[in-house]
Amino acid sequence: MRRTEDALPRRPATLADVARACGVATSTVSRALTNPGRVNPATRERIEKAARELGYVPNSQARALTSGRTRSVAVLVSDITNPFYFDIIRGTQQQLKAAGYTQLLIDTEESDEHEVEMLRALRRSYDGAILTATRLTDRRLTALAEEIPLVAINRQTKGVASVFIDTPSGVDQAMEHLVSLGHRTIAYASGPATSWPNEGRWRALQKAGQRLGVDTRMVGPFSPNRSGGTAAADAVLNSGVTACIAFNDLLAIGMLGRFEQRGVRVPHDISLVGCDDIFGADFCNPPLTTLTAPAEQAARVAVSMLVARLGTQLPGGIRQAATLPTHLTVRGSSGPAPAAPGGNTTRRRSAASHTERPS
Amino acid sequence: MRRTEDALPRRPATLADVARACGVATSTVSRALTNPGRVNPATRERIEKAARELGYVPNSQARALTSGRTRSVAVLVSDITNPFYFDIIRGTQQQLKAAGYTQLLIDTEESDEHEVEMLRALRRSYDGAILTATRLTDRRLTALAEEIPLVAINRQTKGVASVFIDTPSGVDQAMEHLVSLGHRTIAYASGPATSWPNEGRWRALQKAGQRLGVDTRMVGPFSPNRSGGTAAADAVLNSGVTACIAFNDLLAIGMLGRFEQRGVRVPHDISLVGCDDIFGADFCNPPLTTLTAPAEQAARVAVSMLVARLGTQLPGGIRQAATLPTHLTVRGSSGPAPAAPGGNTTRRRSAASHTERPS
DNA sequence: AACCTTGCTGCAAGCGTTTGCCAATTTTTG
DNA sequence: CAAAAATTGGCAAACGCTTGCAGCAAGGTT
Repeated sequence: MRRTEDALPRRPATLADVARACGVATSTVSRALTNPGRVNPATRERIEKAARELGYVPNSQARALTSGRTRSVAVLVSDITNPFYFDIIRGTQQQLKAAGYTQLLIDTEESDEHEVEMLRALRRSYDGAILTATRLTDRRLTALAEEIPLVAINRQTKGVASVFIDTPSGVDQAMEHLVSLGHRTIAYASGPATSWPNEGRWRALQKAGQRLGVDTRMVGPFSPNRSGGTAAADAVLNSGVTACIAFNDLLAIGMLGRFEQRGVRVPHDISLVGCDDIFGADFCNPPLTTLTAPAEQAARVAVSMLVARLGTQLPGGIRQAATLPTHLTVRGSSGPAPAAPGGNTTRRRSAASHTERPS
Repeated sequence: MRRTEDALPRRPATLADVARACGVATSTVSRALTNPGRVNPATRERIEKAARELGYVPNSQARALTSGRTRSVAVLVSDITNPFYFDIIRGTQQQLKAAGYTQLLIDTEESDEHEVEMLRALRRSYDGAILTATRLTDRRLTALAEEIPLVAINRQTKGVASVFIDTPSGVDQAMEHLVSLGHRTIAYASGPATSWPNEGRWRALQKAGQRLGVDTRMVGPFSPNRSGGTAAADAVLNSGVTACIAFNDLLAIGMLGRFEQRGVRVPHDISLVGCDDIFGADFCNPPLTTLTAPAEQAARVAVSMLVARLGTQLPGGIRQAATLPTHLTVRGSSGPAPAAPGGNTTRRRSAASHTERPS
């Protein structure tokens, strides 16, 4: 049995070939292969055998032409470069594959124009789309959702199915963590102004600050990558805070690099908390305290929602929304606030126990 | 001009719609839009205008059905999880987009069966494929290359276009580097036995060892990820070498973690060199000395080769091969060999002293 | 025994493009 | 100015599949 090693015939087998081999009509073959119930079990068996022997593979183009369904899903990311999306892509890939779909990966390069443009150009090539970090306005997004079955990740808009990673409530935890460490002025290193989650995080931070009675301020916006982090580090240092929550880990890791460069010790001189818990957050130096986002899971849920919708053929019918919790993962980049009037020496020691770094 | 915001007509415009609007035949419209030379400039202009106004978007399925060309390319990776591929994917994505192609991303999960299976199942959905880290035997790969236009990355096989990242010669540099630091016994932490580059790296390491008159040995194979690194670290420690070159950075980063866990100081007690220079290699602790591989560039080159071939319609005609150099990037994980001619008691001692961990 | 379900299969009409071929028209040439 | 050549545009046949409709046996019902 070395089927897969056999040379394929020059012209791949078609439905008609299989039909001819069995002495039935192409329509029967079609039904036998896709609509099991509609055909006599015996005939079906015969057809399946012939199809197998001929190495028949359905032509998805032709199938899509009539049925309108392509069994593939577009996944849009705003920047392939960002490791956050690695987890997303992994999640969508696996879940889509499990559901028998193919993934069309599209990089929108942080541009809303690109987003709709690509979505339109390939409209016939996918059945539905998953938008991660869409830059569209609510209006355009809603309009799009009426045309195209889609699920947004990290974007809640009326009428659009979504999976929301609840970082804002994680920010709450992070703030409490920092405050309990003695920090009294905390900065938020902002990501792109057009980013929807960015806004939510900043608002959550402000509110938590108010509730806990500590000073908050925003620096930025910065582009959400490591070089943005360099700028952010300088700005944060300049702002005189003792702790900072960064829009995402990539930014935070960039900041870490700059801090080291400038001789600022983390967490001794300043504490830093990231968002997302991307690849690398656990082994950078110091390991990053961060809000762990279940990105892969979010991706899977998004796919499930989309696939469910595609299956039932209800165009805009099912309007779902899922929320996934984040949790604070404390690692080495957050510690007691530098000794200040209040006096927090005791706390500093105890906190230091899980921070121990050989150096 | 708010074209993109307009609601689309219920049924997307087709060639026939455009033809009707201009009072010409669909064939003329088709030619005007795809085969510029074949049609009167005036007519063409008229057609283009109408197409624009109707928001005509060619149906790629229908187009693929007749023309056989899909303008999309399959990119196979063996494990989406591996950051090495992030650079590859980024490279292919960008270059494909520039060439007007769409990327079909496929994870083969390190299995050759999956590889051919997916390639067959989607055969009509892509024009050509880029194989990164194929697990196929030479025979099967060659056979496949006759059926399907493809370019392999990091795999040289007769009759198959390829882009080769010359890590072996980089291994040479790494060996010289280590030897110059005083290391005399050097281990290779092996990746998967079926991995082609793995073999090349090990061979290069052996040869360099011979040339430089130092002891070499292989430990492994390990699965090329961080948990594999844990096992690798233990094995390497056990082998009594003072330096190690790892199959890839992911493995190396895993080793780093284990070393820290066991209180082994890098590079004081042992030197470690990785391969690839993935995201994270520069900010792990200590930063990893590694062989920087131009992965993104390799991906771009591969795409260029493939697209060139697809363009000229010469099925298996152009057999190209490109080689890209790697270079050693020295960072913090490699240093002088521990001072200990025969035994390595110092290392053992220091290791032991650190093994006890607060829990 | 005539009639009606029910289940299975075939026929044929698309789906939206591309493309070979031919007809009509224009341009070039002798 | 006629004939040949070149240009332009249309017709219609694929491409491989899905699906509504109809035909045709069986088996079940009065």
